Amino acid sequence: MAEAIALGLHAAVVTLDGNRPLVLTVEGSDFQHDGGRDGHRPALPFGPFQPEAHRTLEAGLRQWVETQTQLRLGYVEQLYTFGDAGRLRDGGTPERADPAHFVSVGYLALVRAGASEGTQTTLRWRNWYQFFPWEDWRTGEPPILAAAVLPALTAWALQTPDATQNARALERLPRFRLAFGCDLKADGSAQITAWDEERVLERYELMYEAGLIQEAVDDGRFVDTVLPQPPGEAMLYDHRRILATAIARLRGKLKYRPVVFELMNTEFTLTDLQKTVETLSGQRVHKQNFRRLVEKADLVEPTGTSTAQTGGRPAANFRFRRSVTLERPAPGLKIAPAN
Amino acid sequence: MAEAIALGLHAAVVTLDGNRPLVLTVEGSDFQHDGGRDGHRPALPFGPFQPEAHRTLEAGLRQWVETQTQLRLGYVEQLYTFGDAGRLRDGGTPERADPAHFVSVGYLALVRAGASEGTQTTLRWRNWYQFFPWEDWRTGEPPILAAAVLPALTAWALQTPDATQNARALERLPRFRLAFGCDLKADGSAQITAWDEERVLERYELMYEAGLIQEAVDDGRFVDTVLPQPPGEAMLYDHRRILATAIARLRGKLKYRPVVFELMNTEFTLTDLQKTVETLSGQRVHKQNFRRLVEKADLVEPTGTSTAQTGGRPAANFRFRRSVTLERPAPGLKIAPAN
DNA sequence: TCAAAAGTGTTATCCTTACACCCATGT
DNA sequence: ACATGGGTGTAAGGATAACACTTTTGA
Repeated sequence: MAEAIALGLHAAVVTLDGNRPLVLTVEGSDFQHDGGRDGHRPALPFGPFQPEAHRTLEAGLRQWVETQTQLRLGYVEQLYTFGDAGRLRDGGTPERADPAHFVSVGYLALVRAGASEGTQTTLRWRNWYQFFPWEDWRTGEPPILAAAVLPALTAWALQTPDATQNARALERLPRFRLAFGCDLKADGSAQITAWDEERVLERYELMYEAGLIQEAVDDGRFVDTVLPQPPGEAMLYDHRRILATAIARLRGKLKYRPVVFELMNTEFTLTDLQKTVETLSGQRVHKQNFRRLVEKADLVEPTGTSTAQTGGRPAANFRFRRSVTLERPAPGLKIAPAN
Repeated sequence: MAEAIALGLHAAVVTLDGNRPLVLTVEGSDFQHDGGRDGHRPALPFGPFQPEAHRTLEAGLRQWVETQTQLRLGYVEQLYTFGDAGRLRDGGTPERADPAHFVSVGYLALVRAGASEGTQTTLRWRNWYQFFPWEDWRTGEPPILAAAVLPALTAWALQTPDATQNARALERLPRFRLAFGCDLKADGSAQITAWDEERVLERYELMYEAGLIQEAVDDGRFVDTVLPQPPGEAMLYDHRRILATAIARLRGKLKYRPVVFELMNTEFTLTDLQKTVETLSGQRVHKQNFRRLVEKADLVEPTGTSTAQTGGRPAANFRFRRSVTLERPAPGLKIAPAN
């Protein structure tokens, strides 16, 4: 009834180490058989779906990742199914099997900190902001935006696309303004006034279309283009897009589901919790109001103990109140941006 | 590298006719070759993904649906990828090809009212509440809940699952309470106090697990069970689950993206708009506040004309301000429940 | 005693909700 | 005149955001 297709299951496995959001990557693995220009790029762990062996897609994903990484996955969530793996579409290398036969299902998986001790040499925990340096606003606007990203995108958005292109091309400017929350000043420069930390995927796709992303060049969409300083490290195939989807989903979900606790230890201080939220969302949050929100939402309860590590007064320890999941619909953490 | 899999593309094509939310179904189509017990059940239009012919998954879906139905799809959104099509897992009929090789990607598609003139006899627009009678609260709590659904689910939730079942079974009661927003009274009866119209999928899956859903019986999970009055009409395979996902997604999205307008004519009154939101969300909304929200959000602008159809004062016509999509992040319609 | 981080209290502001009321038309 | 649905004003309550302030430790 239908044509044969290979279905790949890909996971963005996320954990935390202090202030660093980590994603598990596989490097130099044997499926990178093209060796050449983009050999040994970091990739997400993945494996094919095997209907004979796997009862469900999620079961297949868990099995692959757990055997490949020796990790026990906790929270797992399906993200999106991609049928148009970028590089394989337009200028794919002919020596590979017909590329369009590959469809990939992306997943987000969360594992608790401490699991981050990699044993195998091909596995590596990477700070995800190395792939998306423009997404970390914890110390203010990342300089790469004003220095490289915004000027290039402004030029691209103001270009008149030729008639052969599709309708989307006509909406370049508004899409750019929305994804990056910026206004164009009189002198033609862009200024960010309303950054929305959730639009990770829109930003990545815009930069991809504009040819700022190394993967887009590899995909043959910008022949003879050489990027002097492509923003962010490239990943294999479309894995960076899957990671962008994962970050976007996680940042969104923080606000209405208690997912952060999947990443916390059983005991933590409110500052730990706040730091975790800040690390994931890439934004500072307002301390006092954050505490109030958490406590009012009854998401946590004090354990009675306290920790005296950092310079000042010891902080009370808390634990997640598992039961809230059962009490109220959709508890989460609203994020109140600081100043 | 991987096993061959057939990927089906399924669409819940949604439109509106007055107060009826409609979904496009195919009945008596030739792929229902098993004839027997569930022959000629309504199905969602679908077709296999053909990597040779389709550039992307979404392009494949559009092509299938548009050739099958002569409809021009507007808004299209991917919902979820299912690898464990229920009936095919546990007690699937052996005469069919190995079932687990089928994976289906579900989509939500919106088409404007008026397109609803079906030409082919196998196509039929169906009120989606016939498949989910418990989801329509516009005239108060649907009687089927208290009469059939809640008692059965309460009994199921209070059952002690035997040790062979998995961990999820232990959470029956809290899952039930959360999905249906109900409390258990002293006499053991359930009372709904906090219905969340978005939890369409959770409710369906719970009812499926509890054996209230015809499809679950067909799937061989409840052998020798005969449902006297299964709530809601059954669909083919797992299509009702895909439809549940579509309704849930649409209800959620209403609140933060201007998707309703994909279903409206170019000119409409605010009451039209409100009726549409009510029809989709299955809830009455507060008139005055709805108007205020819509106007304050600058989602619409008056056309200057007015309509004098209904009994009272003529209503001003509005049109959607396309440009909001470009101005502000995530405009949508917050729904304020009435009384 | 001072720095540093934890933790509390209070107020201004905005948004939501609810209620009351007026307006324009057909019968 | 009055029924019907369209449309506006406004006040009460709650949530949020911003600010000032106190507490407890280590150096």
